Amino acid sequence: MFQGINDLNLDAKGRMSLPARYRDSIQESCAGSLVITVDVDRCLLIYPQPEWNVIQQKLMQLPSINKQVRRLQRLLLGHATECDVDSNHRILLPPPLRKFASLTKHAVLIGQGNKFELWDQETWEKMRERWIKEENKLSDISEALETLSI
Amino acid sequence: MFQGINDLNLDAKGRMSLPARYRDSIQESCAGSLVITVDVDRCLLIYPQPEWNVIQQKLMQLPSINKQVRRLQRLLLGHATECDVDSNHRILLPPPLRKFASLTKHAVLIGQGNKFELWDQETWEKMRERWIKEENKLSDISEALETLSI
DNA sequence: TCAAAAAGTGGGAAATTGTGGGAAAACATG
DNA sequence: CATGTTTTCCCACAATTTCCCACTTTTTGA
Repeated sequence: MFQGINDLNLDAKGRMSLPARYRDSIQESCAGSLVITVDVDRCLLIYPQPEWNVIQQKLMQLPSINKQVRRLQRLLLGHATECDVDSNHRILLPPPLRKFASLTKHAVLIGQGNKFELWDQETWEKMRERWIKEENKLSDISEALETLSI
Repeated sequence: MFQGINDLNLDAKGRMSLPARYRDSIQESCAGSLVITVDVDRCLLIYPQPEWNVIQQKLMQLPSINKQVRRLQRLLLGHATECDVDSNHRILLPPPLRKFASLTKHAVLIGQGNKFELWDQETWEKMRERWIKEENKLSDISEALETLSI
């Protein structure tokens, strides 16, 4: 179960050092084998391989003649790239994924339960502001949240 | 099981070098014998021969009196071309297929489970932008995706 | 407060991969 | 059948990637 927010830097080769506090749990859950893909909000999703396999199975069982399904398969499956943690606890982010999420140097890694999200820092801060504003404007709550108590 | 995105270049002869990470699995699944055909979204589909045979069977069993079926058969069966991987891990893309997908130099290869999709880079990026926008606008989700959690 | 350990960072060399092009073979044409 | 053109196959070089070492900075604990 991953949670928490981490500011971090990519180096000139596009490598990202994994925060120390997740290392043991990543090692345990996937022996350093991660799968990175994209999200429609323009961040990257980082799954331990076994977690990703579940999602992959679900995606591939869907009928690919359906346009919306096809789109999702192209985005998620189409970008999913296996990345192994190296001997210095780093992962190399593939150039096409880095480009997609506008990742250059300053980044934010967010624990999200079974996965991480990786954002370009500037993008993250803008989006967070926007969500907060919108949340405060909304008068009615979506059905899915009606019974939530936090 | 193919997944992931790869930026690549076609050379002046229309050859495409297969990304190293797929080589073993291609060798294993079809001994370098691939079948390329077209997709209605103006990209090419690349199947390992045995995978293609399954699709071909399915297509041929459909009732060809149906117009939509007939159209699909003409597109898929009609363009299907066998291409072998050469000693340098490249495949030569037949000129008519290259032309169909507007492939010149910069291309994108996308793993899609049992097959690959090959896109002209510019086309791919435009389409991806469009899909993301639509994905963010959609308020209602198709039934097939309702229970999907990623 | 200081020393030791851990974490973060940079970079170089070897190995792998990508690319261009030329020679031989196959094909087409007059 | 001879000649010119296209296609195939293979070699060699260029570029990239991977792997690993070493240094700097930060954290930990006595």
